[in-house]
Amino acid sequence: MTLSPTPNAELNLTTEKMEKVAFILKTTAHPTRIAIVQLLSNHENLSVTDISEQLGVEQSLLSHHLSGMKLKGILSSHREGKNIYYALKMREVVDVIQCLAACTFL
Amino acid sequence: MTLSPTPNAELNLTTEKMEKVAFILKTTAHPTRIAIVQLLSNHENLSVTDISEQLGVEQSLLSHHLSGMKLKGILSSHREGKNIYYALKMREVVDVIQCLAACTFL
DNA sequence: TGTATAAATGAACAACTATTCATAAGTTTA
DNA sequence: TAAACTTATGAATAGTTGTTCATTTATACA
Repeated sequence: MTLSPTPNAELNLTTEKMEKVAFILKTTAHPTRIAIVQLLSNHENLSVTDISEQLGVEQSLLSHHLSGMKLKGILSSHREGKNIYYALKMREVVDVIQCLAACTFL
Repeated sequence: MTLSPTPNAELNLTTEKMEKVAFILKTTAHPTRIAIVQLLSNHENLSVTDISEQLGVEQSLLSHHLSGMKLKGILSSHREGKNIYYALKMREVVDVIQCLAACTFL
Protein backbone atom coordinates (compact mmCIF):
# COMPACT_ATOMS: atom_id res chain seq x y z
CA MET A 1 0.00 0.00 0.00
CA THR A 2 1.20 3.40 -1.01
CA LEU A 3 0.62 6.83 0.45
CA SER A 4 0.51 10.18 -1.27
CA PRO A 5 3.66 12.34 -1.05
CA THR A 6 2.49 14.53 1.82
CA PRO A 7 -0.99 13.31 2.62
CA ASN A 8 -3.69 15.98 2.65
CA ALA A 9 -1.21 18.77 3.26
CA GLU A 10 -2.56 22.20 2.56
CA LEU A 11 -1.12 24.08 -0.32
CA ASN A 12 0.24 27.36 0.96
CA LEU A 13 2.83 28.80 -1.40
CA THR A 14 4.21 32.31 -1.52
CA THR A 15 3.91 34.25 -4.74
CA GLU A 16 7.60 33.70 -5.35
CA LYS A 17 7.27 29.93 -4.95
CA MET A 18 4.29 29.87 -7.31
CA GLU A 19 6.40 31.60 -9.91
CA LYS A 20 9.19 29.09 -9.49
CA VAL A 21 6.82 26.14 -9.70
CA ALA A 22 5.19 27.60 -12.79
CA PHE A 23 8.61 28.08 -14.31
CA ILE A 24 9.52 24.41 -13.88
CA LEU A 25 6.11 23.22 -15.04
CA LYS A 26 6.42 25.32 -18.19
CA THR A 27 9.81 23.82 -18.88
CA THR A 28 8.36 20.34 -18.57
CA ALA A 29 5.13 20.95 -20.44
CA HIS A 30 6.02 19.68 -23.90
CA PRO A 31 5.71 16.16 -25.32
CA THR A 32 9.31 16.07 -26.54
CA ARG A 33 10.64 17.27 -23.20
CA ILE A 34 8.54 14.72 -21.35
CA ALA A 35 9.97 12.07 -23.66
CA ILE A 36 13.46 13.33 -22.80
CA VAL A 37 12.75 13.08 -19.07
CA GLN A 38 11.35 9.59 -19.56
CA LEU A 39 14.41 8.45 -21.49
CA LEU A 40 16.77 9.92 -18.92
CA SER A 41 14.80 8.47 -16.05
CA ASN A 42 15.54 5.04 -17.48
CA HIS A 43 19.15 5.68 -18.58
CA GLU A 44 21.62 7.50 -16.33
CA ASN A 45 23.37 9.25 -19.23
CA LEU A 46 22.66 9.65 -22.91
CA SER A 47 24.42 11.57 -25.64
CA VAL A 48 22.54 14.00 -27.83
CA THR A 49 22.83 11.56 -30.72
CA ASP A 50 21.37 8.73 -28.58
CA ILE A 51 18.41 10.87 -27.61
CA SER A 52 17.97 12.20 -31.11
CA GLU A 53 17.84 8.67 -32.51
CA GLN A 54 15.57 7.31 -29.80
CA LEU A 55 13.08 10.13 -30.17
CA GLY A 56 13.43 10.80 -33.86
CA VAL A 57 13.95 14.49 -33.19
CA GLU A 58 16.28 16.52 -35.35
CA GLN A 59 19.63 17.45 -33.78
CA SER A 60 19.25 21.21 -33.64
CA LEU A 61 15.74 21.20 -32.28
CA LEU A 62 16.72 18.64 -29.66
CA SER A 63 19.73 20.73 -28.71
CA HIS A 64 17.48 23.72 -28.14
CA HIS A 65 15.23 21.66 -25.86
CA LEU A 66 18.19 20.20 -23.98
CA SER A 67 19.94 23.49 -23.37
CA GLY A 68 16.72 25.09 -22.16
CA MET A 69 16.14 22.25 -19.73
CA LYS A 70 19.73 22.46 -18.56
CA LEU A 71 19.52 26.21 -18.08
CA LYS A 72 16.46 25.78 -15.94
CA GLY A 73 18.13 23.13 -13.79
CA ILE A 74 16.22 20.06 -14.93
CA LEU A 75 19.15 18.42 -16.68
CA SER A 76 22.92 18.38 -16.33
CA SER A 77 25.53 17.58 -18.94
CA HIS A 78 29.18 16.71 -19.31
CA ARG A 79 31.44 16.15 -22.25
CA GLU A 80 33.16 12.85 -22.93
CA GLY A 81 35.28 13.16 -26.03
CA LYS A 82 33.18 14.11 -28.98
CA ASN A 83 29.93 13.48 -27.19
CA ILE A 84 28.00 15.42 -24.64
CA TYR A 85 26.03 13.34 -22.18
CA TYR A 86 22.89 14.59 -20.54
CA ALA A 87 21.45 13.38 -17.27
CA LEU A 88 18.40 14.09 -15.17
CA LYS A 89 19.23 16.52 -12.39
CA MET A 90 15.84 17.44 -10.97
CA ARG A 91 14.37 13.99 -10.43
CA GLU A 92 11.19 15.48 -8.95
CA VAL A 93 9.88 16.07 -12.45
CA VAL A 94 9.63 12.31 -12.86
CA ASP A 95 7.18 12.18 -9.95
CA VAL A 96 5.26 15.10 -11.41
CA ILE A 97 4.86 13.29 -14.72
CA GLN A 98 4.17 9.97 -12.99
CA CYS A 99 1.48 11.60 -10.91
CA LEU A 100 -0.41 12.96 -13.89
CA ALA A 101 0.19 9.89 -16.02
CA ALA A 102 -1.51 7.83 -13.31
CA CYS A 103 -4.77 9.72 -13.85
CA THR A 104 -6.98 7.11 -15.41
CA PHE A 105 -9.10 9.72 -17.12
CA LEU A 106 -6.23 11.07 -19.17
CA MET B 1 6.80 8.20 7.35
CA THR B 2 5.61 8.79 3.84
CA LEU B 3 6.19 6.95 0.61
CA SER B 4 6.32 8.27 -2.91
CA PRO B 5 3.22 7.78 -5.09
CA THR B 6 4.49 4.75 -6.99
CA PRO B 7 7.95 4.14 -5.58
CA ASN B 8 10.71 3.83 -8.18
CA ALA B 9 8.29 2.94 -10.91
CA GLU B 10 9.70 3.27 -14.38
CA LEU B 11 8.31 5.94 -16.57
CA ASN B 12 6.95 4.31 -19.69
CA LEU B 13 4.37 6.50 -21.39
CA THR B 14 3.00 6.24 -24.88
CA THR B 15 3.30 9.24 -27.15
CA GLU B 16 -0.39 9.90 -26.69
CA LYS B 17 -0.07 9.90 -22.90
CA MET B 18 2.90 12.25 -23.10
CA GLU B 19 0.80 14.64 -25.10
CA LYS B 20 -2.00 14.51 -22.57
CA VAL B 21 0.37 15.03 -19.65
CA ALA B 22 2.01 17.96 -21.44
CA PHE B 23 -1.42 19.42 -22.07
CA ILE B 24 -2.34 19.40 -18.38
CA LEU B 25 1.08 20.68 -17.33
CA LYS B 26 0.75 23.56 -19.76
CA THR B 27 -2.65 24.42 -18.37
CA THR B 28 -1.20 24.51 -14.86
CA ALA B 29 2.06 26.29 -15.68
CA HIS B 30 1.16 29.86 -14.79
CA PRO B 31 1.50 31.67 -11.45
CA THR B 32 -2.10 32.90 -11.48
CA ARG B 33 -3.43 29.46 -12.33
CA ILE B 34 -1.34 27.88 -9.59
CA ALA B 35 -2.76 30.47 -7.20
CA ILE B 36 -6.26 29.49 -8.35
CA VAL B 37 -5.56 25.81 -7.71
CA GLN B 38 -4.15 26.66 -4.29
CA LEU B 39 -7.22 28.72 -3.35
CA LEU B 40 -9.58 26.02 -4.54
CA SER B 41 -7.63 23.31 -2.78
CA ASN B 42 -8.36 25.11 0.47
CA HIS B 43 -11.97 26.15 -0.28
CA GLU B 44 -14.45 23.76 -1.85
CA ASN B 45 -16.19 26.44 -3.90
CA LEU B 46 -15.46 30.05 -4.69
CA SER B 47 -17.18 32.58 -6.88
CA VAL B 48 -15.31 34.48 -9.55
CA THR B 49 -15.56 37.61 -7.42
CA ASP B 50 -14.12 35.78 -4.40
CA ILE B 51 -11.17 34.58 -6.42
CA SER B 52 -10.71 37.91 -8.12
CA GLU B 53 -10.57 39.68 -4.76
CA GLN B 54 -8.31 37.12 -3.12
CA LEU B 55 -5.83 37.16 -5.95
CA GLY B 56 -6.16 40.77 -7.03
CA VAL B 57 -6.71 39.70 -10.62
CA GLU B 58 -9.05 41.63 -12.87
CA GLN B 59 -12.40 39.99 -13.63
CA SER B 60 -12.02 39.46 -17.34
CA LEU B 61 -8.51 38.08 -17.18
CA LEU B 62 -9.49 35.75 -14.36
CA SER B 63 -12.50 34.61 -16.33
CA HIS B 64 -10.27 33.70 -19.25
CA HIS B 65 -8.03 31.66 -16.97
CA LEU B 66 -10.97 29.96 -15.30
CA SER B 67 -12.75 29.00 -18.50
CA GLY B 68 -9.53 27.61 -19.96
CA MET B 69 -8.95 25.50 -16.88
CA LYS B 70 -12.55 24.33 -16.95
CA LEU B 71 -12.35 23.48 -20.63
CA LYS B 72 -9.29 21.36 -19.97
CA GLY B 73 -10.97 19.51 -17.13
CA ILE B 74 -9.07 20.96 -14.20
CA LEU B 75 -11.99 22.90 -12.75
CA SER B 76 -15.75 22.57 -12.67
CA SER B 77 -18.35 25.27 -12.13
CA HIS B 78 -22.00 25.78 -11.31
CA ARG B 79 -24.24 28.77 -11.06
CA GLU B 80 -25.96 29.84 -7.85
CA GLY B 81 -28.04 32.88 -8.48
CA LYS B 82 -25.92 35.71 -9.78
CA ASN B 83 -22.68 33.95 -8.93
CA ILE B 84 -20.79 31.18 -10.58
CA TYR B 85 -18.84 28.95 -8.27
CA TYR B 86 -15.72 27.16 -9.34
CA ALA B 87 -14.28 24.03 -7.78
CA LEU B 88 -11.25 21.85 -8.28
CA LYS B 89 -12.09 18.84 -10.39
CA MET B 90 -8.70 17.31 -11.15
CA ARG B 91 -7.23 17.13 -7.67
CA GLU B 92 -4.06 15.50 -8.97
CA VAL B 93 -2.74 18.92 -9.95
CA VAL B 94 -2.48 19.72 -6.25
CA ASP B 95 -0.05 16.82 -5.82
CA VAL B 96 1.88 17.94 -8.86
CA ILE B 97 2.30 21.43 -7.42
CA GLN B 98 2.97 20.06 -3.95
CA CYS B 99 5.65 17.81 -5.34
CA LEU B 100 7.57 20.62 -7.01
CA ALA B 101 6.96 23.07 -4.18
CA ALA B 102 8.66 20.61 -1.85
CA CYS B 103 11.91 20.92 -3.77
CA THR B 104 14.12 22.76 -1.31
CA PHE B 105 16.29 24.18 -4.07
CA LEU B 106 13.43 26.10 -5.67
C1' DT C 1 -39.51 46.80 -16.99
C1' DG C 2 -35.20 49.16 -15.65
C1' DT C 3 -31.10 49.04 -12.99
C1' DA C 4 -27.45 46.75 -10.73
C1' DT C 5 -24.45 42.97 -10.24
C1' DA C 6 -21.75 38.88 -11.82
C1' DA C 7 -19.44 36.59 -15.21
C1' DA C 8 -18.34 35.39 -20.16
C1' DT C 9 -16.94 36.55 -24.69
C1' DG C 10 -14.41 38.26 -28.65
C1' DA C 11 -11.30 41.14 -31.02
C1' DA C 12 -6.83 43.30 -30.94
C1' DC C 13 -2.44 43.32 -29.61
C1' DA C 14 1.73 42.06 -26.99
C1' DA C 15 4.71 38.58 -25.36
C1' DC C 16 6.52 34.30 -25.50
C1' DT C 17 7.71 29.56 -27.43
C1' DA C 18 8.70 26.26 -31.08
C1' DT C 19 10.79 25.15 -35.26
C1' DT C 20 13.89 25.45 -39.12
C1' DC C 21 17.96 26.46 -41.33
C1' DA C 22 22.59 27.76 -41.86
C1' DT C 23 26.69 28.14 -39.55
C1' DA C 24 30.07 27.85 -35.84
C1' DA C 25 32.72 25.63 -32.25
C1' DG C 26 34.85 21.71 -30.00
C1' DT C 27 36.95 17.16 -30.50
C1' DT C 28 39.01 13.20 -32.69
C1' DT C 29 41.55 10.88 -36.07
C1' DA C 30 43.97 10.28 -40.45
C1' DT D 1 46.42 20.49 -40.19
C1' DA D 2 42.47 18.92 -42.70
C1' DA D 3 38.44 16.05 -42.67
C1' DA D 4 34.83 14.01 -40.11
C1' DC D 5 31.87 14.03 -36.36
C1' DT D 6 29.13 15.88 -32.51
C1' DT D 7 26.78 19.49 -30.47
C1' DA D 8 25.62 24.50 -29.90
C1' DT D 9 24.15 28.86 -31.50
C1' DG D 10 21.66 32.59 -33.71
C1' DA D 11 18.51 34.60 -36.85
C1' DA D 12 14.14 34.19 -39.04
C1' DT D 13 9.70 32.85 -38.86
C1' DA D 14 5.51 30.51 -37.42
C1' DG D 15 2.53 29.44 -33.88
C1' DT D 16 0.65 29.84 -29.36
C1' DT D 17 -0.57 32.19 -25.04
C1' DG D 18 -1.49 36.18 -22.12
C1' DT D 19 -3.60 40.56 -21.47
C1' DT D 20 -6.66 44.39 -22.16
C1' DC D 21 -10.75 46.54 -23.37
C1' DA D 22 -15.39 46.93 -24.77
C1' DT D 23 -19.42 44.49 -25.05
C1' DT D 24 -22.83 40.91 -24.01
C1' DT D 25 -25.35 37.59 -21.38
C1' DA D 26 -27.58 36.08 -17.25
C1' DT D 27 -29.67 36.84 -12.98
C1' DA D 28 -31.73 39.41 -9.11
C1' DC D 29 -34.17 42.95 -7.23
C1' DA D 30 -36.38 47.53 -6.84
